[in-house]
Amino acid sequence: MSKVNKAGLAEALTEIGTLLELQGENPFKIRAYQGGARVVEALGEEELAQRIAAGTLDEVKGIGGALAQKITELHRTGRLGFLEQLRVAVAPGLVEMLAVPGLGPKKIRALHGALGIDSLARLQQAAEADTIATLAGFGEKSQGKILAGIRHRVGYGRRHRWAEAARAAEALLAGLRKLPQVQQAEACGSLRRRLETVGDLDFLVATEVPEPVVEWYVSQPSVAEITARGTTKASVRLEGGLQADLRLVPPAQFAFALHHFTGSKDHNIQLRQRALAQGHSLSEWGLFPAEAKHGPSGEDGPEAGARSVPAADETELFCHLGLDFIPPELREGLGEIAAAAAAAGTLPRLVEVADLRGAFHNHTTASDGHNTLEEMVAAAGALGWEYVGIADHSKSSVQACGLDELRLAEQVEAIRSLNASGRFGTHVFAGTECDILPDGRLDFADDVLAALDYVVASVHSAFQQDRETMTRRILRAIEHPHVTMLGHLTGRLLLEREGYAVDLERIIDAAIARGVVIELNANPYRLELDWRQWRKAAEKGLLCSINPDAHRTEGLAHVGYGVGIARKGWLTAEQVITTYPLARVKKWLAAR
DNA sequence: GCCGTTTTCGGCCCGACTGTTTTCAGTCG
Repeated sequence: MSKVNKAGLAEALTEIGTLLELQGENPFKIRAYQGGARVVEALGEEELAQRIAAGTLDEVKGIGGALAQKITELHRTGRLGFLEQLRVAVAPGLVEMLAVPGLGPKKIRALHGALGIDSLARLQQAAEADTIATLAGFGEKSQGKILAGIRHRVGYGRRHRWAEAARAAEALLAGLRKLPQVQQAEACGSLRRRLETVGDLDFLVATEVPEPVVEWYVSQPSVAEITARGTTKASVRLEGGLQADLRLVPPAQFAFALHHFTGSKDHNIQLRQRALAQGHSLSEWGLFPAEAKHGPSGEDGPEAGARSVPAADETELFCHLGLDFIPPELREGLGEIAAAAAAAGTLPRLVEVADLRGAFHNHTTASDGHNTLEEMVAAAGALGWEYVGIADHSKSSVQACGLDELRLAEQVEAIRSLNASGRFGTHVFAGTECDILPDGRLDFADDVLAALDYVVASVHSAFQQDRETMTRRILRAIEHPHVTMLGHLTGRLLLEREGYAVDLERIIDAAIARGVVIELNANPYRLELDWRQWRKAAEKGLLCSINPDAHRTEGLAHVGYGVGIARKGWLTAEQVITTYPLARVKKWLAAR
């Protein structure tokens, strides 16, 4: 049993990178640590442990001898001397100063060196006392920005759940598209990549006349503050703290800029390296012969006369580099470029909302839902679903008005007669979201569960159990003959609550062995199992059920959020049982 | 610190904006 898990190792490498930055170290060394952290995160917990044990960690691209040694030391002993020395050498207040917009490692070092500022509190005092403006390289404006940054840092630093960011983006994007000067407009960044949380919004516009577009953008009522404004870029802070950048490019550049600002950073770096290897330089400006970058003028950037290879859209851009189109959700620098190489041709056809035929795990007024059985079924029919599963809470979830055996039997009876009545074209499956009790037993006896079409087993209590106890608890539920799938596996609530400690790999392997499905809970607060787990798990044979965990009719459409995460997890329709037609799902359930 | 059909040294993705400078450094994405 290791002392520090994968997340802890990655965190330590990131911290080293940050501390080295504040020490003014070589930027490439810093990048090596940051890159190493991402590589560690992308490895499986099991593979990581095996490589550490076997001493083959340095065979992984991005991890060399120095990082391998440090990872190994931390993993084996729970401590890392190098990091501990760095923590002593760098005042802890400097790290939190990085969160102030406009302050980076260099300026923080200058403030520390010249004025002895080593905390946010001292920084604020110095700014209020007007001493920062006197420092070389600083002025009135930077001092004012620092003060504003400290005051707003709580709201500024926050990330936002994808669904909320998407709502904020929708209105601005629709407005941009209506402007007569705008030929194309898209939201890029982590929103387009469907990351579960979004730090800021990035809009891209194709236009020949940027000025009026910028003018419209910065004067929107939702804009609280304008932080930058030029002819190719404007940055604003929206009410609520979300930063929203707008970039404006000529139409011919749109595809390149769209790709660039969609990212991720890792993906872009890798794609540029591929371009360079093919003799091209790729940027948001276009794709140029590599030598055109430094012409006789000696100026950086593409020469005025240099012509980019044209690309009408991203598909053409990828094609120039010998690649199939890579969906934005996959652009995380986790092997998508190799898979898209024409020779490989191994990019999956990702699942789409239109593939979905139904969903399990939905609630009604019988437990803590807000709509009746009939209303939920009608809403499912309106979405075009062939079937919908009802899985209300079980009796131990008293706080959620869980059903006891009697009420469950009544609900099953109601569902059977609803199906028989032919009132709805949507078939209803009778299930339960059955509590996994603290000792791993289920909340209902076998004969009760046997009368249902399916069982979602979920943890709703004793979250504080240690990792081993929690893992055994869920493993015991998986062994239960009537369990069809596991609900919200770690119980996380995005930006609110970490998931409970659990050995995901053991659970995934056991689920595969027993033919138990794991839910992709599409509730915008949950979005788990996390997308980083799905690709490997599905390759090993795990099946997914995209479930909205709907508590009202509108909640059924949350499956769209789940599809975004499933796509990030490289899932195809075949790996998602809720894409199966009704007949196939019935057969599949009966065979279990 | 990492890496290698430009290989074991000398590179490392690339550009815009701001504020401060008077040609650029720092920050950000």
